[in-house]
Amino acid sequence: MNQEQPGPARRGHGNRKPAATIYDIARHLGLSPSTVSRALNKPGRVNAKTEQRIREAAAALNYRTNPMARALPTGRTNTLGLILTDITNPVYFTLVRGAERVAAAAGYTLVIAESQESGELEAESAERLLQSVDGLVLVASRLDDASIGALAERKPLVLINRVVDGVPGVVPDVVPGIRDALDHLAVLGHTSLAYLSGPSVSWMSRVRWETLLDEAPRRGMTIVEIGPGAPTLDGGQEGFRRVRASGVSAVVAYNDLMAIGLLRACRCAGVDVPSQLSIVGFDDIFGSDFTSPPITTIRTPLDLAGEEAVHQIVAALSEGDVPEPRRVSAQFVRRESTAAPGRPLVV
Amino acid sequence: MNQEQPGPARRGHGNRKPAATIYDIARHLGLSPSTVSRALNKPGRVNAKTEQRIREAAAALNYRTNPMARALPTGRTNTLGLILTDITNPVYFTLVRGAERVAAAAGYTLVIAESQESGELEAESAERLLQSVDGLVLVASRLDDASIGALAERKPLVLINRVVDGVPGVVPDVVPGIRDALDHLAVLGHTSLAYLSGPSVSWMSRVRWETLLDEAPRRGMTIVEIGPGAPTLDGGQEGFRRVRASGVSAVVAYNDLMAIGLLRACRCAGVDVPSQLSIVGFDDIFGSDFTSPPITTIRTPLDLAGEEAVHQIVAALSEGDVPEPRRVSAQFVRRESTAAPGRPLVV
DNA sequence: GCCGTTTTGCCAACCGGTTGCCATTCCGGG
DNA sequence: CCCGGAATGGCAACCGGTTGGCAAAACGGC
Repeated sequence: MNQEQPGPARRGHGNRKPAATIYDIARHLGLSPSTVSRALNKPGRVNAKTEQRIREAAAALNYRTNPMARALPTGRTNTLGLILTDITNPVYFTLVRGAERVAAAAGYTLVIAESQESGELEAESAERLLQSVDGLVLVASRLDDASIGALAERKPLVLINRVVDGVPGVVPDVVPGIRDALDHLAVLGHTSLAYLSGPSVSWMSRVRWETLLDEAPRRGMTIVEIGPGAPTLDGGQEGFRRVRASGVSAVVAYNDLMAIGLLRACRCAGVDVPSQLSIVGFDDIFGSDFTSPPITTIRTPLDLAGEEAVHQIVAALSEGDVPEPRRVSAQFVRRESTAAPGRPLVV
Repeated sequence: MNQEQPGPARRGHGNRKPAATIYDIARHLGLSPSTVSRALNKPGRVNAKTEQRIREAAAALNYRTNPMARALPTGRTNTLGLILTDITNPVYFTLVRGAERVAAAAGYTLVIAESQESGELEAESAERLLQSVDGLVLVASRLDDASIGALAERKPLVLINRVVDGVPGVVPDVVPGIRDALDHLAVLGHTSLAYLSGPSVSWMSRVRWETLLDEAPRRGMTIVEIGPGAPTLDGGQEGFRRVRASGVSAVVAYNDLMAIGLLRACRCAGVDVPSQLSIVGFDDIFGSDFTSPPITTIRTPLDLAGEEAVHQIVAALSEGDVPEPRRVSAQFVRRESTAAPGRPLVV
């Protein structure tokens, strides 16, 4: 008679049919919902024969467990959050990919959010995500140490490219890469360098600068910091005038994006790279090997960092043991944007 | 006495303090949870004075509404899903960014999943996401029409770069861009073209090919299809031998990635671009303007497509009216990988 | 046939919100 | 002073799972 299926009020919009629940299966089979739940999740808890019937009914009804309904009593969402400063920054491609793979393998869904380089937006995203997530990965966080500590107290949290006392983090060791890069520049005959620095709130930019500041003088080279600037093509381009004015023969940029931006500005201004200015980038992003000339860079293996961070969270979530963080370190990649200094830049 | 807070079992791992609930606020104020709920969500439903007290208590306890608990009775998660073939493909950067911005503006969280060019994985992701999401955006879906139709019946769904009858979709109109590109090549004097095609399951690749097949002869040019190939640098590189063997003077690649791959292969083989071979790409991805030479390409405004798709879903979710899809069309971008044909490619 | 143990399934409470409906209070008007 | 209606807050059911505890059933040994 009720060919129109008057039934209970439809959920959602339009007239879509509601998803099957364990109650549907139970009713169908004359069992209790709790039995269905156990059959599906506690292997061996119910009779094998019954379990088989339940599984078949579930398949027939195309049943999927409702993640929210499960999360409510268990407190586990099987979801991990990843917050980064800028989705469109190529540095993070491989990081996201690595994190995604490991998360998926461990049965977690990864939710990606973007803070657009703003600490405020980041705090907001973190706050929102924290509710619906089992753990959080913060990449190059712009938050202050205290805020990060507070977040870490609420849910398992791992940092990437940032170190905060008492909070687990994975950060590639830049020292080997920087040493090799400086050796390379020294051998070529460079004696005056500049560091084109990134955002002032970037912990990573400071680390790179401090390392350069430490290592350059040991090789008899002078070094100055130029910046801070936005970690983008534009940021690099904007640094050009100051680089030129500084009279240095080689520049290490905070990242490849800035290096490429600087490279462009040089080309526009008729400054030849590498004969008039050597440029070294950071990260080895997609695209840095098909600029002209290809960018010499210091590769930070962020795919590994992404994998490792998620590994740590998953481990913290399952047992609580310390899984001995794998060490990842940066690696110098020689390409063609560096050469022996020729004519001085300022004529 | 209970200075150790024996209380109910802690949720989650470690000894993190549980989040405040509306019950905490209610108890604190001697009110009912339902009053708290209404005070926070139904403006005007409770006495302004009471509402004020509740808001203050909520702030003091740092209360955040639990999204899962809310989603359960309402069926609304305030989450949108976005499934694409390959996160690391630069084409999608701006698309993701655009979608994210619109989603955030409308109060939705965007969950991004990757299908790795596999229809099976895509189906699985879609199935999993569908439970916890209010709507879904499928980018360049590898699923067959029937599966897509089935998904669309369960939740609001919008396609990007794919057309399926009865399912809303946004796909940039490539015709204007292709016409301009062909005009450009014709004026330069090219008479024989090749299309380096993408994956055979890519609807978009077929559309581009059909359009070329239609338009090239009208301009007195011959055209052949070479492929299919992977839509990656490698895919482009692998097409090189066949392009060379075909003897054409200009190639239109399925996308910029393949164009760049082909460009590299040319350089390796000592074939000069553009004097010996003209190359046109698609999409205008990050990086296509700093290759050497910069790639002439047909830009598909995927940021707009991403925005538009999310707009449509949000509209479907809020009212159900048809928001008159905004038309987005591809645009020819002339750079330096195209020139008049010089010496024939095969000597 | 009896008893103890194990297996198997169900009851009911709970997670943290939302919401229909009802009871009470408050208000002004007649 | 009485009445009707609006304003306000509470009760209880519900969303769809999970889980501790228990009772019934099955089983096995003597």
